[in-house]
Amino acid sequence: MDNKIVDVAKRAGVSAATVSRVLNDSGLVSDKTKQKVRQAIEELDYHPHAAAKQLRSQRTMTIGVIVPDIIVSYFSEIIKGIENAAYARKYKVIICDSDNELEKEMEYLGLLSNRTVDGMILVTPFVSDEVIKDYSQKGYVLGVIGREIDSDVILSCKTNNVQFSESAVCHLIEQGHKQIAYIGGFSDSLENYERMEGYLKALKDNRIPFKPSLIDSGHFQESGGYEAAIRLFDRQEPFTAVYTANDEMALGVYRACREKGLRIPEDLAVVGVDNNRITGYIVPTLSTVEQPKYEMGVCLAEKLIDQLNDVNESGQSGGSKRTVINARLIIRESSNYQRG
Amino acid sequence: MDNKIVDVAKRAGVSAATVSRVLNDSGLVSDKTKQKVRQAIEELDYHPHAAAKQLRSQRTMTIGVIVPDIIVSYFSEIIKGIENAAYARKYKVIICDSDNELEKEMEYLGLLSNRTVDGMILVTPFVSDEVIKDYSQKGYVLGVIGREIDSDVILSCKTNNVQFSESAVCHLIEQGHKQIAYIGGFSDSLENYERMEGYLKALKDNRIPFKPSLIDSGHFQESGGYEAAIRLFDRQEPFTAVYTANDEMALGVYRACREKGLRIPEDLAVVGVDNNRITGYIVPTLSTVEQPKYEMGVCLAEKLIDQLNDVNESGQSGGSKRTVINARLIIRESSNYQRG
DNA sequence: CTGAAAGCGCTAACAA
DNA sequence: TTGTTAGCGCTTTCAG
Repeated sequence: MDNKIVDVAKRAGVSAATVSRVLNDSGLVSDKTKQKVRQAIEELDYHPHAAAKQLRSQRTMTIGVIVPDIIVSYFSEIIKGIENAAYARKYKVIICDSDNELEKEMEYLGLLSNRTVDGMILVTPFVSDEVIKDYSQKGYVLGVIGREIDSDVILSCKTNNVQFSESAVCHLIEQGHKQIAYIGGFSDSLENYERMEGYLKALKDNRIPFKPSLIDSGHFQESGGYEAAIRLFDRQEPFTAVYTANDEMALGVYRACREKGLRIPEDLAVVGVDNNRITGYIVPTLSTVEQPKYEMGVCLAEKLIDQLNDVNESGQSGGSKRTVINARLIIRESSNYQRG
Repeated sequence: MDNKIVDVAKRAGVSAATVSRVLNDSGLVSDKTKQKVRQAIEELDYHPHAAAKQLRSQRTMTIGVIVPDIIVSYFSEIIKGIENAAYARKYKVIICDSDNELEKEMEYLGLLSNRTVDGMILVTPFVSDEVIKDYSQKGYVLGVIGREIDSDVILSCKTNNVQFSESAVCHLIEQGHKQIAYIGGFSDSLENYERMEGYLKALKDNRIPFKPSLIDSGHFQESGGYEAAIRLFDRQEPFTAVYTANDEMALGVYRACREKGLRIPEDLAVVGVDNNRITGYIVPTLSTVEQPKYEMGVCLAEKLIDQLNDVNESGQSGGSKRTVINARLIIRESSNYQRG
């Protein structure tokens, strides 16, 4: 198993260069020698040494993906999309679970600097836009999912947060709700910002006064959603519905309701975002916004790999850098209760 | 950013070898030169080229993990454990989602042959014991989770399937059930075999006759569990409880019950295995067996990396190759209904 | 169509 | 304590 290319060459009675040509389908090789080489490879059970190839060719055929928590299905579905798209193009994927820590994200970004990966996909991490732009300016190929960077080279894929949030909240209003709370994620994230904007728009369109005391945030996590709900309950301001910026936080709201003895949707209607796998199984099923997670992963991985290849060939890559996909509202039991 | 070790060497006024020594804390270097070198590295923003290092040292500091489907939380939690343990030891993890296809698993195994990874962890894949043993005999370092291989070098980590299955079924019997169905996974998998063994033991202990028509299988997937449940319902043999070899299939049973208008647990009690995240959220909450998924991932990753290092040093590695962790039954609503 | 030779960037003997 | 030298295994000009 420890054969090198020269061993194959000897056995086939050719030079290493020729074996390499056969291996990579590069250059002209006669069918006859091709045959001989292939047979030798077979007989010796030869496998090209990845590191040597990488060192010589200066590419690793590997991309990295940084996510805050691989267990959350929003992220694992994105990863699956990336992985499948990469596999189809012979690329490997290194997963980087940052455990919601900025420090780990920064460290994983280092995989670009030491050329462990050819490119990196960031999924809503803590790393700032500036850091991402810095890496991009150093020549590294980057893509982000769920955010957008002010740059001509950084790839991005996101959904129409403002619009779907507006329609989610409008849906609640149509159900008769007038006091609607909003539980957001990280206050400086684009997703949070845009989802809140949609929430505000819906209120405005329907001439419903905005009440700051109905706004809270829960850093996109279950526990955060739970805590935010408890805080909201403790305030004087009554509300009959809540729009949470993702499903994880909605799960936290469910837990808070269970504790407080509130029924969903009779006492409180809930709408989340992501259509995480759990939301179709819980009772009541959660109204949510279907984010095409798998597709976003595929989309960005394909663009990233295209860019990796374009850069090596023509120096310019075609296709738009930014993709916005439309997400659609899924109405389920948690918000389906007409009130007077 | 494209500095090499010699650039650092020049700037620091030393040789490349010295820089290498500083970088790897190997060999003796005076504090003074260390300082100079560190400064030069800093100033040049130098990062060692991973591929060159790998080629020279013949190790990649990377391990691979093959799973059938990263979206299923059983697997993503294992991966998280692996990833965290690897991160702590400066190892990277390449994820290999086989999409439940043997062919993909085989292809991913090739990452060992071409030295893309130093070792590989297989989580209940389709690859046969023989193939795994073959790779092991070629000198590759391997570990498996959820199965056990007849080998002195292959690492493994699993839970006490027979015992916990026995207690799960005994629990159902204590609840008054006498006709208990079993929905297994792949019939040739160790997990399936042992869980069925536990099921049989529980029946035997309680002098409950075994009925083959109450046995079915659903390849560990939701859809399979659903189909198995439908087949069981269609048979003449009545049953009031079902033990499914994992939670995914239990979810399928839930779906089948919903369709058939059967109530859980009143009409049918259900117990699953894995304690997947969903099981605590669905209604009724699912009784299941807590598998220490994260811990299994950590355990195997640590042993694998230890072995990787031992092999390079002493040629022999300590510690036992096989780990069996005790899993415990979690009784929830789906089986909590005393019958007369 | 094929071979020889150079070198990707690093580390590890061996000298000094 | 430090430098010199020789590769790790592959690809890719450049000749032939």
